[in-house]
Amino acid sequence: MIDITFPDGAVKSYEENVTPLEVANSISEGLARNVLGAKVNGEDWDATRPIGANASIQLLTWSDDDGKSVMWHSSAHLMAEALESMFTGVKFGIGPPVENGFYYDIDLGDKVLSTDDFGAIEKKMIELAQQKNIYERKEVSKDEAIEHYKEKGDEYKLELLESLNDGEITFYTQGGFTDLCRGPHIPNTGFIKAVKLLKVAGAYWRGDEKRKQLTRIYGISFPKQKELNQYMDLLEEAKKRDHRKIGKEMELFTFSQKVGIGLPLWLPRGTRMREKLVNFLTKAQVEDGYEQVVSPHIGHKDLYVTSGHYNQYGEDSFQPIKTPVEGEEFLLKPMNCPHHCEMYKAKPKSYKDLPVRFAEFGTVYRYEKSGEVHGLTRVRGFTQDDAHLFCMPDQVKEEFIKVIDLTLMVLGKLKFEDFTVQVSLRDPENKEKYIGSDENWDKAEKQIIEAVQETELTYVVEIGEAAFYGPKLDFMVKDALGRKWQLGTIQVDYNLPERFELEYTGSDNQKHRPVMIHRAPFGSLERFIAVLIEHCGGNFPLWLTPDQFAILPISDKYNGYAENVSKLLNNYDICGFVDDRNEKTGRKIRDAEHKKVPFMLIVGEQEESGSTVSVRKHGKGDLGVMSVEEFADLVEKEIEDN
RNA sequence: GCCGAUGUAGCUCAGAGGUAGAGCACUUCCUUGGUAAGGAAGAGGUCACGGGUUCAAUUCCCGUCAUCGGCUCCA
Repeated sequence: MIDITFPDGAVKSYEENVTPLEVANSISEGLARNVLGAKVNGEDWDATRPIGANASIQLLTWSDDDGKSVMWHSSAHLMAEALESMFTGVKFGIGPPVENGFYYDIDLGDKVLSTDDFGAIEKKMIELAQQKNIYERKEVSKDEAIEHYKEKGDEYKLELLESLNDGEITFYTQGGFTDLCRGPHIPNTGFIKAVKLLKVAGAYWRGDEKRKQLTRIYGISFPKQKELNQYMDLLEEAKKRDHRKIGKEMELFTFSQKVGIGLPLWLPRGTRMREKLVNFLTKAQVEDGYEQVVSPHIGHKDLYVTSGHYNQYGEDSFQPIKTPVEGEEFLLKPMNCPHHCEMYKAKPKSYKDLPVRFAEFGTVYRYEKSGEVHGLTRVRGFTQDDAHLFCMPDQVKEEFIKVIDLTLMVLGKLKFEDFTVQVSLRDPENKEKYIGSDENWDKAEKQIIEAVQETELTYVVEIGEAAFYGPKLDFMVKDALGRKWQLGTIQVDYNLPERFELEYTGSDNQKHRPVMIHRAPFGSLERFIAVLIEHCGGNFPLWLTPDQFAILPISDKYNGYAENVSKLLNNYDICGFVDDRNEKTGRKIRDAEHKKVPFMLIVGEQEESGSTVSVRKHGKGDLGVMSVEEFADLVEKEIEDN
């Protein structure tokens, strides 16, 4: 007999070699039906794998993220089985579970797979699932494994085997398909009741651009058909929130092939929003001791050679433009920091001047490869809410924390509650990707970690994600479709001050080198607004929305009064428009509702004679009649409550 | 840049080897109205662009460009 300890601390005795599935069965039949896998002493474990000694156990079901992963991992195997039975000579790369489903990278030879094939593959998968084949685990020696894949001619699996040690290699077989796999897997394929293949895409083998591109098939599976239906509805909803769609509908921005890809054109309504965001942040920054500066859109190539940006990115970037007579080379500004460094040098600095905080809404241009541009989130020309803080080494932490606070304030103001904080460090294995000394890097990384720990934010550390000149603290937010985007960023940099030979005179009358903090709470206005649109589905906070009201005259007799009300409201700094179309009120309301205008002001005979407006709120309905002043108060109050 | 899909009116989309379609939006006229679509008429197209096959191509083939989904990259 062995003792099994449950997560709540309870201990029960079982026969030796009991399986998690049997353990579940001893608790309830219902639980046994739902057990997908387990963790035994924290180790991933098949539901059907025997437990040989005393152990702690955690049973995984569909309600656990880990349980879903087991399900999806097994579904990837099922898809592989289906593919192998449908296409001859398929070779397999890797097939892991992901956040929402699974994928498998496969080499189909000359066969080209398209979404048209999905139906047949799904059908085959369900057919195989209904056979309720068990996932059989088998430990194999490295030689056996190599032999197996040599025979099969699958060079991808052979390559994967190279990095595995003898004694830790397992095969899993379900039905007629065997895969090199660590596991764990669901008890049998019958647990997979609903399958949907979602997309097909090229994916480089091992993520290496220089290696062969495999076909990646993404899919998702569920233990119930109903859950799949719900998921598909969710995807539909997400599509409706897509910032590209809403941006078009609400006339915020547009793109033109003639202007060039990845170069957003901000329409009047979008520009109004941008300006409100800019004013909001500028005000907060002035309070925090920042000074606004302006630099031009091009800069001498030498500037970026000095900073290291040219060496790092010049080759893959927009190429230099030359002066016609002298042939001097200039670059479209890809970064604001070198300019700000030169501004710092405009006048000798004393320690009494520090920190110096230069802020600029600087528009920068970067060459993004054609397949990479994406709506407003990935563009070739964008405006950073950039600032550079030049401070003494012992001021770094305090300044850094102040910037974190500012960033959190910005995210809070826009109701971003679901973001992750990432400390991006240098990859010590790949030092050639970075500039500067180990000593400087160690200092900078230590300071970032200390600062973020002091704020008690929970954060993840990502090795190799640092900028080439310094480590970063990044704020990541998800878009409607679950894609993660970096918004705000704060970076500590010892290297550019060195390269630009920045100095200040200390109290000891000696020259010292300042430390730079690069930071952008929005990241870029473009990306920030994109994610914001998706975050609120176009229902912007009242202070930010481009049109706060629509005045809807009952008939054209009241257009004049409507105009007067509009002007009056403008005096209160409330903006909107008059819908003076020759349409009935119902129609005007409907259109204003669709445009997501927060307030509709209906004016007719009664309102004109009483100098009032009839207020209707978007999504809520009639709020009744009130004076223009009362309405203005209402708007102001709602903005304050934000 | 790479893999796959797509490209028809301002928008959303239908269509077929032989005269280009709908709804919405737009313009004009009628209607002057009270909380989610009033009526009529009109205008709007080199069917992304360039080649090829064909008596005939918007439709079939090739190339280019752009968009979409991924990969890679993202100072």
